[in-house]
Amino acid sequence: MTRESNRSGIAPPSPGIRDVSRVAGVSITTVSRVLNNSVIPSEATRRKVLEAVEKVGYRPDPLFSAALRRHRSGRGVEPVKTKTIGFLIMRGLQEAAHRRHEDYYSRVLSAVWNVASKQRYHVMFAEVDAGESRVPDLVAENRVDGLLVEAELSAALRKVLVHRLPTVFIDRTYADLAADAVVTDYVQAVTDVLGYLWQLGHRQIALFSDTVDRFYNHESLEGFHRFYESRGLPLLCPELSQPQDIHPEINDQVIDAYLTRLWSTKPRPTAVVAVSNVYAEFMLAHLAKMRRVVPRDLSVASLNDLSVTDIPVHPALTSYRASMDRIGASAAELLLQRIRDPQRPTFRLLVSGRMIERASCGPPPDTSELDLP
Amino acid sequence: MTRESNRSGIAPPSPGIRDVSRVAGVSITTVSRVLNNSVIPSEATRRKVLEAVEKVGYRPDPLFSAALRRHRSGRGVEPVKTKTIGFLIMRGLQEAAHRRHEDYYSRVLSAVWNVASKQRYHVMFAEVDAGESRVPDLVAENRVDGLLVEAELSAALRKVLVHRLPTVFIDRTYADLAADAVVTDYVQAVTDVLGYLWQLGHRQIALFSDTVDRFYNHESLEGFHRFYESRGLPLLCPELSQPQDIHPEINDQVIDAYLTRLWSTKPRPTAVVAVSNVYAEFMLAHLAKMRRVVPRDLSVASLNDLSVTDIPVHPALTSYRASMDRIGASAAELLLQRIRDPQRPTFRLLVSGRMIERASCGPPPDTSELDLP
DNA sequence: CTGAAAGCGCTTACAG
DNA sequence: CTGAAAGCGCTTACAG
Repeated sequence: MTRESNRSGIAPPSPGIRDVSRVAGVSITTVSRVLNNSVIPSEATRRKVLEAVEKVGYRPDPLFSAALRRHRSGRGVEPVKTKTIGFLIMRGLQEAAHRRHEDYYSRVLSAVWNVASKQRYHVMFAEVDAGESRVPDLVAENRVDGLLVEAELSAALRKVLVHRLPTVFIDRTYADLAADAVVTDYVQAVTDVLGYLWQLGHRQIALFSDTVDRFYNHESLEGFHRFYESRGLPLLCPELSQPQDIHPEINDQVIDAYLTRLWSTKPRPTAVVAVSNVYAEFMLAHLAKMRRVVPRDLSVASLNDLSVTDIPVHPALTSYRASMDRIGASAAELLLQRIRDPQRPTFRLLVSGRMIERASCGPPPDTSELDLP
Repeated sequence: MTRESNRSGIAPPSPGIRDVSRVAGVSITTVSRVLNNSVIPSEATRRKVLEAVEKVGYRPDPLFSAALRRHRSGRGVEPVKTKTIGFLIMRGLQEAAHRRHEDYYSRVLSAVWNVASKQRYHVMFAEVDAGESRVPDLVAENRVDGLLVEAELSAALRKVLVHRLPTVFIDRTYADLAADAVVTDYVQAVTDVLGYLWQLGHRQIALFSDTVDRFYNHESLEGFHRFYESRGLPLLCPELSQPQDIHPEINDQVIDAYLTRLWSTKPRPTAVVAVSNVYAEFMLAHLAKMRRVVPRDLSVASLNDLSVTDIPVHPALTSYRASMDRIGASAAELLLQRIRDPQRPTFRLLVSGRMIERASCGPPPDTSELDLP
């Protein structure tokens, strides 16, 4: 049926646009146009072509099309795509996950695949190092139409990527970059976790956030304040809920000082909520050193269940976990939308999840010690 | 520097083979040849070209090359590739992993990426349904040079894929198919698990395998017999270590009958090793119903830690787990080798792992009951 | 060993 | 609205 009809039986040549044009009785130009909607063809022609496509089982060779359009597309005409999106994951994040036998990153990827494949997109997978500044191969080689980024790239690279390709960031947003993002809903997270602690009897609760200009700090603080306001209560220990000046190198000292301060506050908080698991885990380690028993002496919770430290955690941390399936699916949707319409305004999509009750929270230590309002 | 030199500042056209040829002072034909090794060029030319490539920062457009070569490659000349491999994972397997928060499949993928990216290969990810018989899009569209298959495809599809593309199967081999495979070393697995049980004091150990013509049955049986032979002992309860006629629909009855038989055997086995976690988990469920306590009354172990059932497992199963990193890395190596040399003989690579000691094994119940040789 | 030329499958000015 | 023709970047017979 196609060209020379295969005598060998090996690698049957797939039908080309030429086969379609022959069967449809139109020029290959017309076939191409029907398939790409560049010029609107007559309804009759369109039908003829589509029928022929069906009949010969034609699938355009996306590699050729993509390569061609990339170089020749004039303004106005939307360039054809590789029909592939890239999923960039940070090596550190993922190795940490593996160390802990965590599956979240494969869940995100799986959700991405489900959405992408339904729209006949392919998914390319790549790992990048934290702080990466080189353009990843799949971008340099124009292999993808868009990018899902679950990695902390260098500021320069971020800018290059966003400029060059539709890009959706997962679990991170950047004030200086107009790009889509899918992030955990930290307002929801802090609200749920505080509600849980409240119900256990806690009234004096501190929020441990940091001074980095990241959405999770702002949002959890906002949720924190809202929570207390909605209950008509003043913040009981506002200085302990101020963002802390902390970076990886000084985690130890800052947490140490913080807990010492906490313990000398009167009335002292009976629970601490840390914006990230990393901080919460450092706290558990320090509390163990201080011979404090969690949750008997202090309840500890975290707003982000994604752990990246090597610290052995005991007791298991009660925390909030965004739905990985929804994060992956939403990110993919957002990206495919943007590929279709690069002009649409950027979105930031908040995904909520659920609290995971583990062992690090319990009733407050001693009700008599508390200044109940 | 390239063509019209970009006035717009947007989307700087990347240098082409033409730029390289101009800088090197050779024809584009020669550049192409140096880059693809199709005809061996003179050392001087080669150097000139390579320098020019470096200088202009040329990267061949892999989409074009791949598409071209696919259709024109004559015999003898190795066709250029998309420089992409596909990773096919079975949806069921992966959903089961997610249900259990298992990370093994992301580990395999990660290892695949590490190997592939070092050789500048891309990785495409796709999920397929169990028993899938449609050619996956990434193959139909010629997006990949080779395939890693961690999925149970229909026999027909398997054949098509192996015929069409270099393919490496992960954790499965097929007698009727000359294809590379990376599988768990079941001889090693059974040897390690038996050694562990032996050391706990068990002498009467039964192996639960099935009659399906799969390598894991043959190998674990072989390892099992070797183990007893090497200790100069006869098999003590050979009928219980015969492959069992079992399929998913009758799991319940067969396991039930098996355990009843086991319990009436004299001297009765004090430990059972199941070739798969599925069987072992069914056993735990049945033993619970029979009011038998594991491991007090019977020790249970499994040779494959990858679980796909929904059965709540108690106590946690002691089992053998192949190294996912090594499986992924080896599979990728094997695939890239085969892409380079499609003629090389097929390999079956056995990957060992380690025993994971959990709670389902303990000392044998009552030493006086045992007929120690 | 090297180059000029044809051509891969497809898209897109250009001219009806 | 449609087609003949040029051309995308590259590879590969073909002819030196």
